[in-house]
Amino acid sequence: MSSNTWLDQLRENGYRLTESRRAVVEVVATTERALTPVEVFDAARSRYPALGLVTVYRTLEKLEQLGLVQRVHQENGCNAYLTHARGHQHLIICKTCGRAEYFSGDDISSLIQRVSQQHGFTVKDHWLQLSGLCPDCQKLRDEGDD
Amino acid sequence: MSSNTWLDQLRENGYRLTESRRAVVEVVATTERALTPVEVFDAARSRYPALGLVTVYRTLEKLEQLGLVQRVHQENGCNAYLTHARGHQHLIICKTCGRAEYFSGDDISSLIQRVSQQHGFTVKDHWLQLSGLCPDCQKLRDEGDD
DNA sequence: CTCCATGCAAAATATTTGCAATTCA
DNA sequence: TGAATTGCAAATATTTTGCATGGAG
Repeated sequence: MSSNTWLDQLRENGYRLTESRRAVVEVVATTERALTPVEVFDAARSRYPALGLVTVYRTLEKLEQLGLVQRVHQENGCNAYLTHARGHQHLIICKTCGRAEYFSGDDISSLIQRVSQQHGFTVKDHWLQLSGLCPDCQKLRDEGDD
Repeated sequence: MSSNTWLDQLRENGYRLTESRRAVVEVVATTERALTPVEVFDAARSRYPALGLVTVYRTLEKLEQLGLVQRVHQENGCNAYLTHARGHQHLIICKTCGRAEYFSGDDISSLIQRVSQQHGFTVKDHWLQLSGLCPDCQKLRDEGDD
């Protein structure tokens, strides 16, 4: 969907548009869950078989610098990448299928203010992530295991 | 400080108290910032030079299972371990020196409820972490760099 | 004395770097 | 054409495993 926007962003920042980059961008931009470099590699090779894993790493690095993807930290590790939300948003991730969605409008400013005062810290950033079951996985669970 | 409690916990769970484990426990239990396995290794070797890095990994694994330490996820990675707070608490970490403190009393239940309804997710866990400058590092910054 | 635990070495992973060949602009 | 980019291979970095020895209980 937003693949073209991403490609524009790359071009505008002086990067060349190669088949490798197109393949990586298409995979990450159209997947709604966080993917590890190897997962991106596997998925993108079906579109461009000559792709190398190294290029996936390098492309993800650039996309992260441009703010198009972000690293997602989970219990299993923190090496998965996901489309970055526009503006200040937070993540909710499904524990079963990994599906991720963003939400905004966090009203935790009062909490931050309280903690700042109590601990004497100057708070610069905050990071909030929810996890649970997405609608589909709830349904599967309710209907019993298949 | 709580080193002894930790050692008790280990013993009560059927683990033997060895010099290696004492050294690792003492380092992690008395450090107020998150440490990587290698950092623990280096610090603990000054107390017990025969220590091996592998044992650090294995000990941290057990401490994590017992809920005595927790992994801390930061921008640089998620392989640092910190004393686990009792009960449900959240972290605030200093961006400069890495010092970490826990805070509790998060009143984000209304937020969680709202997001649950809007996205249809059943929220099971949440993870909130603040970062900024601790009092000491603010002071240093205010007084100019030394 | 009996196992659990250790440390070494080596294996298995994960990520980064050097470099000649390729390809976009 | 010229410089950016690629993919391979190899170098690092990180974590795990196999196994003989050592030490706690």
